[in-house]
Amino acid sequence: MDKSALHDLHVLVEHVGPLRPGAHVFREGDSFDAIAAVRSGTVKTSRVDREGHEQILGFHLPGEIIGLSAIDGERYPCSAIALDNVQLCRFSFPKIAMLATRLPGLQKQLFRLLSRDIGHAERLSGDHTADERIAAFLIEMSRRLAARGYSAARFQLTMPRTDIANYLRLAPETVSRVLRRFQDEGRIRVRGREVELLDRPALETLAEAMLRP
Amino acid sequence: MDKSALHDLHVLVEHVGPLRPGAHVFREGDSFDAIAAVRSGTVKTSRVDREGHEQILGFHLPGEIIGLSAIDGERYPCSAIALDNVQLCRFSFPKIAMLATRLPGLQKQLFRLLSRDIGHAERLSGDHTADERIAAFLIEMSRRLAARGYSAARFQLTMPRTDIANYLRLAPETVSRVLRRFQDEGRIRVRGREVELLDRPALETLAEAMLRP
DNA sequence: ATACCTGATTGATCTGAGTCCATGCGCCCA
DNA sequence: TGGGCGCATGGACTCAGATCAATCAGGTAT
Repeated sequence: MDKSALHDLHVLVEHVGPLRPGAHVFREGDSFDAIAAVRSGTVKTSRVDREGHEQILGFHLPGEIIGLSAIDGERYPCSAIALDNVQLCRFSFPKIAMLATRLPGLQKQLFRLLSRDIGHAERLSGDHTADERIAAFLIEMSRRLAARGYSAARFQLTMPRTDIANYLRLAPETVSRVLRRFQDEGRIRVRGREVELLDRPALETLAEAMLRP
Repeated sequence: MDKSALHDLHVLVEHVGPLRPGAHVFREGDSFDAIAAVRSGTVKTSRVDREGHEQILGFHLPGEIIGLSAIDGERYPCSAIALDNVQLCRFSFPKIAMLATRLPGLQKQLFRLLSRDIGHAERLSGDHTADERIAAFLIEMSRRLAARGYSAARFQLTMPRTDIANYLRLAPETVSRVLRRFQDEGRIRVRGREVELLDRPALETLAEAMLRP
């Protein structure tokens, strides 16, 4: 992107935070006006169904964009909640869309981000075993963290087990048991929220069924 | 949209078809160059996993757009296959994206379509009972058909039971059994591929959990 | 220190839906 | 007009994962 483009983008950015764990970035039903890029920390997006059960849709690491699924419709279809200390950049959507008409590169990037999220959402919809889901979760976290410069083999899960379970559509007990078994089988090492991947190839193989697209 | 916009759009449209049942609109892995709007008939999109099992991602009725999930990446992540006689309009994506920089209304529409697909893909990912899934499927078909001017209460399923089952991540037998029970309970009437919704409110209630967003 | 609370783990039991198999029903084509 | 093939239905059994019910950390306030 050229100089003036970066300048334009810089002008419409609004820095937000730091947010405390549990703080809302936006709430389900809020009127939609902006997307946001995570700068530091982790954000979860979730919806509350009719019976009051939370449904976690995703976890968002630094560098990732939240709020895209709200473009269609006046309101955010989900809430975004900080899992730890979070800082982010807020972009007015009307403004960034307008800018995108002048910057084909930016438009293309937005299309790609949206398209990528479709593929991502489709992943969880397959019918996969608990082992596959958890292996895929670990591998995906590892890849995304590695892409941000963190260690791919050893990292910290910033969310509680219940959130992982909810996100993967499993019972917390199942997550616990599978992680335990993976450890007994020498594939990983877990200590609370700290995870180390010991047999990446084995995990990749399991995860393949889910992650492939 | 203004006159010249429509003209520009008209120029880059390419009419395709009629396609026979089973014919491919595009194949998983084909290099991505165009999106398409269904003009008549039904198209299913599906992926084949490592073990060779088909995974159906969606059914697309007249007026709906296919190929959006391919924007991110060089290739289509799924195949699109005609279920009956299908006609469609093909739009070169580079061209329509370029046009969108000149037509903010078109850009906005594309953003909305992409965003909507994210929400749609998220639906199937929830953990729902077979009853909820099938009720949601029937209600959603009814709504989409009604939006195209067809009857909301009585319609033809254009896909075999196996495809419905695959799409909903259920066994074909389960689909069969649930449809049978819904009929016994007086909620629907089924004769082969013909369906009539008799107790819409009951189905809506069941479907709510899935469809709500 | 000690009590307490929240989240994680573990074990025992239950169940919805998958699997396997047999049968039924159209529908097409020879 | 009858045989065959794909799709649909129904019954019996099985199993992965949910649910129920105790513990078990590991922090935090007292």
